[in-house]
Amino acid sequence: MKKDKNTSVQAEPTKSELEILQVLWQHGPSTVRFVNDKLNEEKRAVQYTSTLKLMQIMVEKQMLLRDESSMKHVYSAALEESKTKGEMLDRIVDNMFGGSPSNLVMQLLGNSNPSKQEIDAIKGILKSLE
Amino acid sequence: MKKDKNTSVQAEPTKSELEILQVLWQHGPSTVRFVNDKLNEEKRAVQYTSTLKLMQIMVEKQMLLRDESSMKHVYSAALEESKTKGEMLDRIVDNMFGGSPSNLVMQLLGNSNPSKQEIDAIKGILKSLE
DNA sequence: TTGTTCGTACGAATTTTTTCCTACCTTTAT
DNA sequence: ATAAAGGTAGGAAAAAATTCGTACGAACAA
Repeated sequence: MKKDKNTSVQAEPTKSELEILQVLWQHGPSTVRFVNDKLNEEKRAVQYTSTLKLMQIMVEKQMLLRDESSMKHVYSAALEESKTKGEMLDRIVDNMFGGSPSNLVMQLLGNSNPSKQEIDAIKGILKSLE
Repeated sequence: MKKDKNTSVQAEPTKSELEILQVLWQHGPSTVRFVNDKLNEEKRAVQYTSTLKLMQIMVEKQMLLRDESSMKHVYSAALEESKTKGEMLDRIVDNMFGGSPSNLVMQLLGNSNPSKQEIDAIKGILKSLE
């Protein structure tokens, strides 16, 4: 039996899909050409049609929206950056840190030793939560 | 041209590999039977030989160590939990949060609203870093 | 007009990850 | 002794993710 791919449920973006999302979040709605150039500049060599194909698939998955009104289709991320990243972090917390965000933070701060600025920035975040 | 798989470089664990690592970190050196049972209890249905195969592959990748002295081989994680998770978090910070740990923390705390206890725990971590 | 460039669509190949069947050996219970 | 249960090894299939070739239409420059 075939698996029902989708019906509007947000699947975890794959690594490559995430790269594309990052470009769109950072630069806003873009053409395939633009995204592909950015990937090649910032990430790795990849053919235009590969990027095109993946972005088309992402439209099918409703991960991206596509404006077809002009010949050069314009793509944009269907979900906002913070929502997607928040969900990804939640999964990570659940899967790797026993559901406890502070465990993640402990690992994060214990491992890489963060600069004074980083520490102060985090303190600021905490203050704003009180 | 074939890609050179490995030569001792630690590759990113896949999702399934991570599940196995978690069991080994949590329970210490274990047999395939034990790991497979835990996966079925805590995660999802999976055949014994599937788990076996994956753990064998992980030995090849040097992700796991195997004690073959008794018939029931005993497997253990080759890297400690904190090291592996630290590396994974570093990658996440680089790929998704522009290299800034505090950006991750901001996303983490802004999104899920953490309990007072969580917040205090994190404050404690920060204090210990001063 | 004509050819070069740039776009999309589509099929398919490739690579990576995951799953499991089959064979066969050892241990254990009857 | 023999069957049943439980172990490893290995090949292969299946599924998921990634890559790209080819076809073909539209835009544009010569």
